[in-house]
Amino acid sequence: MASSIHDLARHLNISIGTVSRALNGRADVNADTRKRVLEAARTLNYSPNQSGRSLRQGATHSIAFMLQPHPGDQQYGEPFFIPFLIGLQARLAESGLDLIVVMGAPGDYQQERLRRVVETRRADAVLLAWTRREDERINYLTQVGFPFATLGRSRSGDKSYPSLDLDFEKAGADAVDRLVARGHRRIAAIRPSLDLNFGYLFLAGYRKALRRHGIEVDPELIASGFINEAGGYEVTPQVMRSKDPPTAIIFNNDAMALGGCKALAEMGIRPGHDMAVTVIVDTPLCRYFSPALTAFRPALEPMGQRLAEMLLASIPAFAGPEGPRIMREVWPLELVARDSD
Amino acid sequence: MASSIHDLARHLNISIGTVSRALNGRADVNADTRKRVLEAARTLNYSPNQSGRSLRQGATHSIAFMLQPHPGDQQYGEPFFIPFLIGLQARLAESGLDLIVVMGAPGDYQQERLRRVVETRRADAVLLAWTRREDERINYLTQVGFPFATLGRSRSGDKSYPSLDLDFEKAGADAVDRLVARGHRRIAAIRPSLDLNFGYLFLAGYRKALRRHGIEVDPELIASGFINEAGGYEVTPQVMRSKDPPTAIIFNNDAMALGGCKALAEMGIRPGHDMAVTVIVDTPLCRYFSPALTAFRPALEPMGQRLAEMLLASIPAFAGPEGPRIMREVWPLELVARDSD
DNA sequence: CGTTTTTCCGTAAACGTTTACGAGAACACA
DNA sequence: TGTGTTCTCGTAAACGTTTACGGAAAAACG
Repeated sequence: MASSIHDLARHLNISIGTVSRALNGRADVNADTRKRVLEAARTLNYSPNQSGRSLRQGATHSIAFMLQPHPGDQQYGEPFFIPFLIGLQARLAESGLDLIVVMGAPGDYQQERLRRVVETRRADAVLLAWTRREDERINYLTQVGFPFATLGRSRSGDKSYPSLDLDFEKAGADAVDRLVARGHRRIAAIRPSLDLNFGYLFLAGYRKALRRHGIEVDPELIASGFINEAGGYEVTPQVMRSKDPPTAIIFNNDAMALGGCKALAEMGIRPGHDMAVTVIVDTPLCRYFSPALTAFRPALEPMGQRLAEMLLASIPAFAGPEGPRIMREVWPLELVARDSD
Repeated sequence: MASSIHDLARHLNISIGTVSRALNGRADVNADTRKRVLEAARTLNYSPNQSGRSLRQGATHSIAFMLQPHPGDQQYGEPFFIPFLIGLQARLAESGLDLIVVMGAPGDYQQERLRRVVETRRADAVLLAWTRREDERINYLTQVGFPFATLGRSRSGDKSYPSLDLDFEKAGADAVDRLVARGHRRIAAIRPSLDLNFGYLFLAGYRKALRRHGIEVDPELIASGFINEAGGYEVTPQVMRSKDPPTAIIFNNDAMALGGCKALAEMGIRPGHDMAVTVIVDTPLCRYFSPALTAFRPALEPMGQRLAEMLLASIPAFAGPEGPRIMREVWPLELVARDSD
């Protein structure tokens, strides 16, 4: 059905070697022959078989993004990634790479899936998200020497692989600064219970800023729960039971914030009136919720493009001859003031 | 680095043919040898090279999902697909297939991308979404004989390929029925301006139900705009300028509904009080908007699984020996009554 | 014990590329 | 004319599988 390089060769009465060289722009082929080959390729509707070239070159021309839904998080966590994926894919396409999205069942932490991708050499590199403080996936990949990059960083701060992260620490501090400036002193923080690193970073910034303002960090105002709506709903009442309840809450996640607001509503507490609410990572849900939630917004699409570049540079077959590779970048989160604080 | 079938053969002192047969569960291999091979594969950490087997078998063991963002729709259209993708991927993984998500830039209708996937044989089949009434992609794929399935259907009602769609016609009618039962007679309909087929189906159901209730279809109450928030915002005032303005609006899309509600708010019209608002396809945004929007909800994850099955059956290399293949399914949308009507 | 069947395995080709190697022809230069 | 260089191309191996084919050994059967 589909035409191969042999068809081209037969049609032009030349050898397949020459055809391949002509197609790949090598120097040792006559300008006229090249023209004829290119033309024949067009008329015969030829495109190279990926499996063939992958096998020969040992490169699949694709990268795998491990998308890992959290339990009960089928609707909320992933939209975050869409603009990111758009940027990522755009940059990869420029270099002729495809994006394979490997998506597991929610709650499946897919160490196994990752192994499969690596061992069957389905992709030339993988991209990890939801990085944890101690991330077994990172250990595995470094150990077997498979190229990868991460969206987020692990605890170690290892610079042996490219990573791009958001400055959750600064966002946490900025959120506190803003609330303090607006007169709040009792500020709660609610973050995911998993050892997702952004939760730690956020909390570190929160603590630091509080101390800077001479406000003591009250453990009763810090709570963690599942990183979904149910988690926020369940854990928000905890901080409200403090002897001296908060007048402001910073949520580390939009879904948790929505659950938290539901819990507040049931207590007759109105965000934006009786309680200041801030969310660290903005999503469309923050914008459309009522009241619209003040949140910190990442530049997702540019991040996707940037990480694609960093990833490309880490694959031997595609790495350009550039100088030192940038291994870590931390991007800012921009405050979007709305009605909830 | 990675171990090949040759390594196994050498290690066990048998031929690669036997190793392959043992691994693939063929009958003509001694039970004992098979055990040894399997064990060696485990200890040597062997997994088959995908490029190799793809090349030999002429099957890539992956399917491509063409995700096609609409202009200005980077945040709203795609989350719709996430639960669908989870279901799709789960079923594909069962059969050992990977999911390749091919995502273009917003507004890029990617006929070209599709050709590339097909011609380089990157996938064994493709899955199309956002089907249009006259869909060039469908024509192309049928013409070249490449296996595919669609989420949605085109005008022709062609049964030569598997398709799974939602019953937008019934949902449109149900929405009208409900509004009429609640006393409305002036009901507007707002749908996308593109020739996306679900827009037509919705409108057909809307019209049919209106006539059934003896209500004349007023063209002034029907408008179409870009399938995003801006489109809804722009086009909603049109129907409000009618001599006899509507008391209810049915939006074909969540993003358009959100834009429409914004426009209504600026006119001092409150959904749920001064205007009944219904949305055909429910998303988390409908739920969290204030007032929460009454909407029709699809069973996305099961749909993903089902379409994976239909797709698998259409690939020669994976089709089981089952009987007649189901080529078209239309699934219901379930009403979720909330506060906006 | 001879013949047929079954069981098991090795051999080698094939999938579609890319590329190292070498060779013939043309050309330049003395 | 002889030697060296440059252009251009064909040959063949290699990537890692799967599988058709055939053959040797073992088993079954008379």
